[in-house]
Parts: sequence; C-alpha cells; structure tokens
Amino acid sequence: MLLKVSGENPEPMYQQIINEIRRLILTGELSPGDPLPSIRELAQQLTTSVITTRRAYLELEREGLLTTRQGVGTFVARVDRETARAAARKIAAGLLTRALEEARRLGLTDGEISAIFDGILQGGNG
Amino acid sequence: MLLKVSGENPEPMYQQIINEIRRLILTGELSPGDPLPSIRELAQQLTTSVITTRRAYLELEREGLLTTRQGVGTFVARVDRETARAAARKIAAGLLTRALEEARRLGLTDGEISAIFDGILQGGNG
DNA sequence: CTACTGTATATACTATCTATATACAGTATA
DNA sequence: TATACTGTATATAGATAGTATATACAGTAG
Repeated sequence: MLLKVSGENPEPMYQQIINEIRRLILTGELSPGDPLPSIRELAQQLTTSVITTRRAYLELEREGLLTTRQGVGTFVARVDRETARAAARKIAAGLLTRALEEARRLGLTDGEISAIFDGILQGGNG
Repeated sequence: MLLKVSGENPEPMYQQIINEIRRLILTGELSPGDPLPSIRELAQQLTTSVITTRRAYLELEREGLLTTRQGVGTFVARVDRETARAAARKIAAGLLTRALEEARRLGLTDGEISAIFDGILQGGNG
C-alpha cells in the first residue's frame, strides 16, 4: 500500500494518511475486507511514529471506513460502492461549498465564480 | 472597521485578520488611501496581541495591499478596481482549483463534480 | 513636548503534532 | 506452549506554530 504523504506538505501527517487511505477506499482501490498494514508496519514505511499511524486508523475507524481487532489487525470495513460514491460526493460538496463561499465573500458574483470554475474545467488536464 | 474574526474559528487569528482585510479591500469597502487602525488599536478591538495584528499587516503589506510608515500608520495601498477584481478572481480560481483537484482524487469525474457544483449554486442562498 | 505610530526583541505560555519507549492484552501459528 | 505478531495504553519529551505581555527604540504629528 503506497500512500502519497510528504513531510513538506504543511498538513499534519496523520491527516495526510487519513486522506490517502480514505481516497483508496472511496475509489475502490481498497476493497471491503482488505487488510491494512499494522500500525507499526505503516509507521516504518512512512518513517513516522506509531502514534501518528494509530491516530489515522482511529479516525478512519470512527468514520466507519475501517474495522480493527486487537491482536489481529485493521481491515477495510464493509462499504458498498454506492455508499462509497455518496461519501465521495459529500466530501466534494463540502470542499466546493467552502470554496464557493470564500469566493462570494471576495465580492464575486455567482456568474463570475461559475465562469471561473468552467474555465478551470476546460483548462484542466484531459 | 469591523472584522469578522472568531476564536472559535480553527484558523489562526492572524490569518483571519488577513482574510478579512483583504476582502474589505478587494470588495471596495476599503479604498486606496484609507487609514487602518493602528496595530495597537486593532489588537485592542479584537482582544488579541500586537504581534498578531502586526503579523497580519505585514503579510498584507507584502502582498501590496497595504502601505505602512513608521510613526504615521498603515493605509490601503493604491490599487485600481480592475486589479482588485483580478486579484479576487485569482484567489477564487486557486480555491476552486484546489477543491476540484481534491474531488478528482476522490475518484469523481469532472461531470460529477460539475453537477455537484451546479447543485450547490442552485441550492445556494439568493 | 506629548502622544501617538511602527519596529524590534525578550520571555513565556498554550496547543498541536510527533518521536521514542515501555508494558499489557489479544491473536495466530508452529 | 512459546513466539511473534497485533492493537491498546501510557509516559516523557521535543519541535513547531500561534499568541500574550512587556519593554524599548525610532519616527511622526500636532
């Protein structure tokens, strides 16, 4: 399991791990029942501490994306695809809402913001 | 000058002050040449420390939005309306780009993201 | 000259994040 | 049963970011 985390990213490491694992699950790259590396293994892989990896796992467990058993390990929880997609859409909606609100607060009209967004989509990658 | 900052907002206070003053300038509520409260005044108004308000002013000065003279005070810099609007659009583009990228990383297609965005715009306030 | 302004520096505290270590309880396997 | 792993818990401690308070200096305006 290869997570894209970086010490240069200003975001806390545990948050990066959460984001990455959540993405792998929501995109289907990790399936229900898949085992995750132990918190010790992951800490070693990412050259970070066990507290950090455990915190990430705990948060994802709280979200219902992971299940954990002492002595056994941590696994992707049973999450059907439609629920996963709905979760992804919800997260995206939150991100877009926040961006939209900030843009509005800068005095831009919805029309202007919409035009900017479309411009980004066109100009965006293929 | 009334800034909307809150200790409950997880964002650092200096960042909130920066955002608010930047907004006032970009929306035209503050005009070129307008004086800002002294760092001591603002610190008192917002019940925060001088270091915090000074940090906000310094950053905005670095951005070119404020000019400062020792012994005199701090003022809104000469910024014409079109440049201000362009700056606002640029900031908005940055916010939207980041939200879009995160949404893509969740496995959502541009079509889906666009639909979500439109839904937010419709459902958004009036 | 006085009262303000920004600039600089020092000390110190709080909160968050993270590293390292130790120990316990549970599980799986040989 | 012993071993090697797993997660859980706790302790100490360091680094960083943000912030509070205080003091002092230099500059400005009336």
